[in-house]
Formats: sequence, C-alpha cells, structure tokens
Amino acid sequence: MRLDALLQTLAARAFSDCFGTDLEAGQFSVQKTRSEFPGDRTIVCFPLARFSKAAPDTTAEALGQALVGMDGPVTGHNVVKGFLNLELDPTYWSNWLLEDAAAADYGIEAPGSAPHVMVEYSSPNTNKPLHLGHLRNNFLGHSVSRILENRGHTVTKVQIINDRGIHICKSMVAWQRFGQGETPESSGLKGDKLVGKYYVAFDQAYKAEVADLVEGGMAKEEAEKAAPILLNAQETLRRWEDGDADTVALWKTMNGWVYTGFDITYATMGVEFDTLYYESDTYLIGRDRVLEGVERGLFQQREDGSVWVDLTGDGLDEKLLLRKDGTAVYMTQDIGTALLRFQDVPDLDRQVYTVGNEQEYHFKVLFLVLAKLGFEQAERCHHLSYGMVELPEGKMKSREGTVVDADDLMEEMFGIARDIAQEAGKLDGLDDEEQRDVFQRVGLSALKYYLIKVDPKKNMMFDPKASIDFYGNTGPFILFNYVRGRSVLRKMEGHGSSLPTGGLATPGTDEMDLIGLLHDLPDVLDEAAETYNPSLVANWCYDLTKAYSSYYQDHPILTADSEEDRNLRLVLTERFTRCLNLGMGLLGIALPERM
RNA sequence: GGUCCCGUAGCUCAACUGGAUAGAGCAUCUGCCUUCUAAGCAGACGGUUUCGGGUUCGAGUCCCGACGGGACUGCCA
Repeated sequence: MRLDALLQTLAARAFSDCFGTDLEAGQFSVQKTRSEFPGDRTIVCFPLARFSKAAPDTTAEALGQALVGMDGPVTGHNVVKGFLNLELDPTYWSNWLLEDAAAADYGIEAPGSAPHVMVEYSSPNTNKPLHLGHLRNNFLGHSVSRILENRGHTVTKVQIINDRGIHICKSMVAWQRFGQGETPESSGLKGDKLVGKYYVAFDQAYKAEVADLVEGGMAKEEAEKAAPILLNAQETLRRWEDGDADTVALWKTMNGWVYTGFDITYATMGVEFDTLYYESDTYLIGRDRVLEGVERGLFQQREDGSVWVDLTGDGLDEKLLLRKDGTAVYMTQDIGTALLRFQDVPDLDRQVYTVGNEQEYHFKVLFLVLAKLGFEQAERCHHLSYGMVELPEGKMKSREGTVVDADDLMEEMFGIARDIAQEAGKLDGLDDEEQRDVFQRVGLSALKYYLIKVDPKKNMMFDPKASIDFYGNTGPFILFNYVRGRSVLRKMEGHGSSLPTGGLATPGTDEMDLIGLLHDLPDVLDEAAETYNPSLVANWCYDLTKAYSSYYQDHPILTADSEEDRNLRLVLTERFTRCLNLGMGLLGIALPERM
C-alpha cells in the first residue's frame, strides 16, 4: 500500500481507539512534513477537533502516541500547533528504495487496465505549414496520450485533417494562375511550404483586385465579394463538391504535397498518430446523421431549410447544424467525425480533443449534440483546451508575417544546441551523426519543455528575440543532470561493479528531498492523467532534477567515504535516472547519454 | 449586453486542490572547476499574491463586487 494511504488507514484506527469515533481514512489529510520540522509525514489535525471534541494539539498528541504504539512504520512524533509530524522507521526509506522503487514497473500501470481513450491532436488546414501554435497543441496532445497510456489506458492517437474547403481552393486557384507547373521537386520547396506560398499569393492578388475595383468606383464591401479571383475560388469549391475530375485531381495532388511536408515536420517533432481522419470523409456522414436527427425530432428544420439544435434548456443558444442550402458547417463535420470514430472503435470510452480555448463553446455544443444523439460516452468526452501562444506584439498573424514557423523554430533550437556544445567541446569523441542526434535531442527538449511546462489553460508568452533558454529551468538542464547521472553509472560498470542490492546507509535529511520526489511519481502521474495536464509532470521532472543536481554537487558518489554511502548514492542515482527517463518520456522528450 | 478563462518578484512561470515562513528560472550582485560532465552548485537582492468585502482555526486557492487582459457569443474553419 502507498505510504499516505497506509498512514490514513492507521490514523483512522488510532482515532477510533482514542476517541471512539469512526472516521473514513480519507478524512485524514496527510502531507509531507516541511523540512524545518523533524518528521516525514504530517497529519493536519484542525479538522479532527470537532470529532475528537478536544483541542487540535491535544488531538494530535493523542493520535501521535497511538500511532507510535501501533505496528507500522511510525516510530516517533511531535506536535506543532495542530500539526502532527510523524517520524518513520529509519529503514523504511532504504527498504522502499530497494524494493518498491527498484521494480521495473515502478510508476507504470498495467497496459489495458483502464478504458480505451482516443486523443485527437493537431487539426491542421492543408493550405499552410505548421506553426508555433501547432507545436503547443501537438506536444500537449502527444504527452497526454502517453500519460494516459502510462496509467493503463489503451490510447488511439488521431489527427483530423481539414483537407476541404475554401482555404485549399484558394491555394489551388493561385497555383493555376501563377504556378507555371511548379512542384516541390522543381522548386526544392517542402510541399507544405509550396502550397502555403500560393495561399499568400492568392491573398495578394485578391487584395490587388479589390483595390482595383474600389478604384473603379465600387464600394469596398461589394468589391470584397466581387473580386474575380475569389469568385474563381468559390467556383472551384463548387466543382470540387460536384466531384469534377480535374478539380479533384489537382486537390489530391496539392494536398499530397502538403502531407509529405507535414510528415517531415511531425518526424522532426517526434510525434506520431495511429489513425488519420479527413474532413472530406466525414462531413457527409455528419449531414446524414443531422437529417436523421430531424426525423427523430431531436433537431428542428426551419422554413428556409436550415437545421438547428435548441440548447436553450442547457443554458446555451440555438445552434446551426446545416445551412439552408443543405451544406455542412464545422459542427456538422465534427459530429460526423465523432460518430465515425465511435463506429471504428467499438470499445471507445471517450474522446479527448486537443484544441485551442477559442473553441470551448463549440465543444460544449458538440458534446451536448452527441448526447442527444444517444452517445453515453459524450459525458466523458473532454476538450483539452489550451491557451494561445502570444508574441510580445500580440497574437500571431499570418497577414503581418509574424507567424513562427515550426520547421524554422526547431532548426534554430538545434543550432543553438550545437553552438553551445561545440563551444564547450563536449562532443569531440562523437561522429557527425551521433552529434546531430544529440543536438536534436537537446534542442527539442528545450522547445518541448518550454511549451509543456506551462499550465495548458493559460495563455503563454513566446518572445522570438529572447529565444528559448538552455540554462536554468529548461529542458537542457534536466537532460544535463540525466547525463551526469548516467555517466556515473557507466563509470560504475566500467569499474566492474554492479548496482547494489543492499547494504545502504540510512538515508538522512540530505537524501530526503530526492527520495520524497521519487516517491511522489505515481501520485503526480495519477493527477496529470485525471486532469489531462502534462505540466504537472514537467514540473515534477524539474523539481526532481534540481534536487539531484544539488545532491550531486556536494556528495561524491563513486568516491564516497564509506561503502554504505556509496551504495545509497548509487541506488539514488539509478532511481533518479530511471524515474526521470520515465517522466520525460511521457512528455515526449528523448534523453541523450552524453551532451 | 451575455458566458468562460486569466491576473502571483522587474520579466517568464510554480505552489501537492483550504494548511505551517508563497517557491523556481531569467536579469543584477558575491563566492565555487587539479575532484563522478560548471548547460552546474551555494548565497544576496527582489512580494500588501490587481483592489475591496465575506466564509473559518486557517485563503494565492472558495463566495460576492470592482478594475485590468484575453477568448467566445458568425449560415467562417
């Protein structure tokens, strides 16, 4: 049994013995003892006073004496105001290190022991490259997938690709007008960059045409609707929806370029998907099911033909599900996609959508509609809503050219990692390929950690000029200490020793920060999974690393004074590297052996 | 107008969900490499947790109200 649960159970028994009142184990609040007081765990006794009908410190004193007298790890106690500090048997923690923490599955729940969950992250449009916002989205979603998997869930990672609509038609039209047959091969451009280039070209041509029309005396609003190139794009969309062979062929070609480009970016990012969904496959399903809903009386069709759902009973408004011309809106597509997924994965317990917080209203509506359609899973579906990544001058705007490109940013990170390493001359023994691998791991760790460590729901600031740091509370700091720990363990093996399995010195106050954090791991993972919050894992990784870094600095490990101290320090180092590797792996961050 | 989120050190972020003296990093300053990787360690400086009420043994955390920032409230996606 976990320590806190054990202490709660013992405390409930002790309380019953002392005061004749039976309380639930959960009513005893157990927390770590602050380092300025002697003890390992503290029971807060203020809330118990009304049940014991005695003052908090009297209650604490009686409870403490009873606990010390029981069979169990508690060997001493002291009371400060209403806080009961419990001291544990000195061998408790060395046994814990040698047994529980040594298990290969420490911090890992058995696969398949929790329900099947689908996690969607990344929902790119196919008309432009991935940017900083996608990075936060993907790193978060990917990490949540891994955390849920770690807690025993079966996880299906999916991407929804918005491959149809006016945006891609704009790129198509511009490519036809200005492209002169340019391809990724002929231009040397990544496919997504090439298509993005024509999306920009469309916008420029469109603005020029609007300006011309206004010059000719047309009102601006009218001109914005009448610009020939826009009409051209709208006509292209209609032809696509009619299944016109040439239009569909060009659409497939240009989307194909984009997918090839995305694949490269995803590979560099180190994220992957189990199944891809395309909106072009799902919007018609959604439309059909909405029309079925009308027949079942769930939704209402108005005289003009548009279909609405009435959510006023749920505190929301009426919401459009189909336009008057019968075409699908965003909501229709999402309904179709959701239904298709429940059909594809029959045992699916819930879906998690990693999407920015500007769509909170949308997902409230979606889940209500899914519930109306009879999906009991809807109440467990979750919108993993995250805040915007803001630049010092505000939101990223493609029109103002302030979009931070994902590929460029990652390359920049790799470059900084390379410069720092080369300046220190640390990788001189490695060949080029090995060095490149280290730069990528270090650079990517800086970026991923930076984006994941912030509470997802908060907006965050990214200043391209200040760039991302490699010192202090950063990914590279964590990697650096992992590398130091691994280096010690390699040297140990080099001396022909192996990891001690006994004979540890009794851990003292110097060790307890580190041990306490190692012991927290399962609880941190539980909470991160329950709240879909990887930042908790990131912060735990940092706290653990900081504790180790400090410990490492003033405790020689291989040259410790006594055999017992050496054993303890080696075991701590091994547990540190293994738990850290687990935690960082859940963030999607791969650790190097050297740096 | 309505709904939701946020507001903590000069800056970027924490705070085990109501517990003891609110913690890190960056920046500034001071020490520490002949020793397991100094992308490091130790220390100094820095706070009326936006403001005002309330709830209670106890509030950064919960409730009410102001102020400030953001998002949503489109037959766009």
